[in-house]
Amino acid sequence: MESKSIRELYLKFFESKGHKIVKSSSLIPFEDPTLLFTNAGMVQFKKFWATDIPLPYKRATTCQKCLRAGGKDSDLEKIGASGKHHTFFEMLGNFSFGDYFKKEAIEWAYEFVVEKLKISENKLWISYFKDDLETKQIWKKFFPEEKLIPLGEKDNFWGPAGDTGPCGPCTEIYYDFGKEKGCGDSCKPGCNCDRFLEFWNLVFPQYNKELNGSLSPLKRRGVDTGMGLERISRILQGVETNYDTDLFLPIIKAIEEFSSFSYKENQRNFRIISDHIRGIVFAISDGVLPSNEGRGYVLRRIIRKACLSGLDIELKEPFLFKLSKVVIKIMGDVYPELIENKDLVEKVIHEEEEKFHYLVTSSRKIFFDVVKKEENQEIKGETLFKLYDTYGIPKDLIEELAFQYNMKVNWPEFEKYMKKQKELSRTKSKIGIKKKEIMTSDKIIESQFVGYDKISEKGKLKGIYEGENNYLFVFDKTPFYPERGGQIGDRGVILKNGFKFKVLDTQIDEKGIIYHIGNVLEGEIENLKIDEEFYLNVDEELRKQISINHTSTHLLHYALREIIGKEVRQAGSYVGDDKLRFDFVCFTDINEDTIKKVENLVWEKIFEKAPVLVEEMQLNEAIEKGAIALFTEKYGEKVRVISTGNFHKEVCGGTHLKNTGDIFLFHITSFSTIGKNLKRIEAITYKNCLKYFLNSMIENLKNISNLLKTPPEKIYIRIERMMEDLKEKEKLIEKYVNMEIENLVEKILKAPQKVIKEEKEIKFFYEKLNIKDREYVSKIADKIVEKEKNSIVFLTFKIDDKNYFVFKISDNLKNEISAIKIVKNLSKYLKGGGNEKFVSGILNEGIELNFLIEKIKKSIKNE
RNA sequence: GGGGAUAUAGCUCAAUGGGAGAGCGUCCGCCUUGCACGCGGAAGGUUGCCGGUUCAAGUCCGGCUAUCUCCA
Repeated sequence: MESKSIRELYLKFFESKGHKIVKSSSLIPFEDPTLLFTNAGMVQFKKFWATDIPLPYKRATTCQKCLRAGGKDSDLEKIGASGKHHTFFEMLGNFSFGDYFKKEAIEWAYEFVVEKLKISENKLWISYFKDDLETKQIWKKFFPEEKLIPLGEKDNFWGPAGDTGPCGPCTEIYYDFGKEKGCGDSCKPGCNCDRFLEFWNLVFPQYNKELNGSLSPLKRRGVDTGMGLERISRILQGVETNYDTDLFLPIIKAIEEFSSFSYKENQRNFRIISDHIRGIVFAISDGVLPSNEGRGYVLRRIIRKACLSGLDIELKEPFLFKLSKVVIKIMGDVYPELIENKDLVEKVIHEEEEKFHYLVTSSRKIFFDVVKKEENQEIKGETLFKLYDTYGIPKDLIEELAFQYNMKVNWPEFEKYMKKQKELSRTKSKIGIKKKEIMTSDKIIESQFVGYDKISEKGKLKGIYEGENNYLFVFDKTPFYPERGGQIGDRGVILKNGFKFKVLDTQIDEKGIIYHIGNVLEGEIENLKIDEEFYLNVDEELRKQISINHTSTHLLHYALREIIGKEVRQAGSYVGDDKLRFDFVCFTDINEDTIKKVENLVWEKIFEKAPVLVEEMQLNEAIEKGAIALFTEKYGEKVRVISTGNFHKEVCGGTHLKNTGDIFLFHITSFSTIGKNLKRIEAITYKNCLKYFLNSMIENLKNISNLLKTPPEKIYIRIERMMEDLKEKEKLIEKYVNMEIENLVEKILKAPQKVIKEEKEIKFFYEKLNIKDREYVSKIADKIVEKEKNSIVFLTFKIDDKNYFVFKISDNLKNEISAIKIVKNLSKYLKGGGNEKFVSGILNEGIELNFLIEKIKKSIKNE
């Protein structure tokens, strides 16, 4: 059976059992800071179990794209050796939110596997959580007891997907490949050998794991199952490993075309590459770009690992970007985002591959620099760690380079450093909003945001938490916009008679709970009660300026796409009350002229006074109507579409103006490149723009104009001339200074003091100079010893109240007399440093100069 | 989110706390019928930004920004 048919059969089966078919959500979890990537089918449904929000459906079924490559649950290291793990995979799942439970879930699973997929029940084994006898009882209807294996927490207690969220006992369905694949007679499900393959995990979320690690009962217990499409395809297609299924074979065949090796000869590398390229293509299509932090960094690592495997099978040129086409061919019809982004995907991979090859070539130099200090032909663990951790040289490469230089490597010691690093990272990193509960309502409900049309509303208190030097308030509904989609959180006040709370920031968590963060101005928290009503007032001016900036951001996005091209892709943004920032991916060069054009187009659209329309619709409907939808995740739910005039449509949850004319003023203040193919524009609008021009620009200009006694339009040319003039004068000054130096040198040369050292006559020059520049004094000393062999110069000069000196001996004396030694010996009187020929420093306070000179002369004689 | 590293001329990089350099590139001149090479010379620097220690900071310390990298 083709994998495509399995996907369809599964979704249709559960649709017939009353489930709604929901589209896979993006690999980037929506508003969930606890997760780097979507790593299980249940991620998009997390809050359906954890809160009491109204449900759009009680049963759902999905085929979810998942990535397990960073953070908890990373499978990145397992790839290759086993034929059953992947970084990227598709998870078929059926879900119940407070609806059916264990009985139906198990019965339907049995029905689907045995009746629909026609897998013989002789081949099936079951595991269950050892304390969950209810589950065991249900399975006994279908299987004899000896086929039901109790397992512990590690295997049969699932979750949560991040650090917090739903979790509970689970039961797994295994396929038995026969005794001959096993490791012995006692081999059972749960064993690591190749006999039993777990392909379907039925989880029964019953608990919610809190930030502090405790388990609380779930509001809505339910069902969360996951069947790996790759594994079930392998079983149904009767092949050795997941990699021999129709999901991977075309990729492996393509690699064989590029490489001189065959899959049979080199399974591990072929598996790694074919696995990783899927993850890479999907991640980029979902908007992840290689970078040096967070998700982007995980993506970069996957690409690097694939490249490294490529090197092992002698693929020394970029090749991954070509493989992306194969992946898109296999999966494009199911995931249209792959086809939409195919050019971007290819470009990004290609550039990243080239970067990797550069790293490999530069590694040799770094390796040699670092390793040359090693002793006994062995590289210490500490050095290995440095090579790996700081310079990012892959372990395989270190190994190979060490071999070439005939050096041993101490990997066990390296692992110690690695372990230390991991512990440090884990213990020090904190995720999510840090808070301590003070009072909460029994029911946790997603806070309802009602602030699109109004900025004041009454809300019932649902919780108070204590944060770091602030408090967090939660209400059933609020006009305060929480930070998301780049738009900052609202500020304002919360009132009740005798109580006043200043809101400094508003945040939302993955459950949809909105936190009003700030300080109490009047009243006591102890006197407040859950479900009391409060007046919630957003700062009007703030909201207006933010809305202006948000609508301006859309205009900017539009203008960039018009002027530069449709390949411009938003990468991130900041929408505050002070300014707006727009980061975007762009492969063409942009100059000042382009920016000017973009700004002009934005102006035009402001003057056009185009209406801004907000509509709610299904995402697919929005996309059909041509809306840009980049950071939206919930395919099943309604989205807000912001239409600006008739020229731009964008899916966006932020707050906006009613008309572009209200922006009034817009100005791009900076344009910069922040990474490869990544540009950033910052702009100001309305009030800030006015302030910027009137206060800073015009005011400055006026001041400069007055100062230069030049009209503003001629300032530029005036300054240009002044700079030329200045340069000329600097040269002139230098000339005169040199002349003056010559004069001083001549004068000083006329008054040598003689010092006899070992029958040799040395000329000693001393002068107190009225110069306030060490450079010039040094130059004078230079000239003197240049002109007079066998000479020593001691010059003093005064800056502020301190006496400085320069001490210099002529070149031919440097073997007999050391300037630095003499000064060090006289450290009672002066302090400084330098070398054999030249010393500079400061005289100690209250030193009689004539006395010092005699001391120096004496030192020269005796040295 | 946490750790390590780097930031010096247009580019690639030097400079034990002691007077900012090299190679390549650019410009000018010489050589040559012309080009390349060669020779001679010149221009080019806020040593990422801010603060501190010091007689003295590219160098040491702290903060910020950016880039690289490892770990979550």
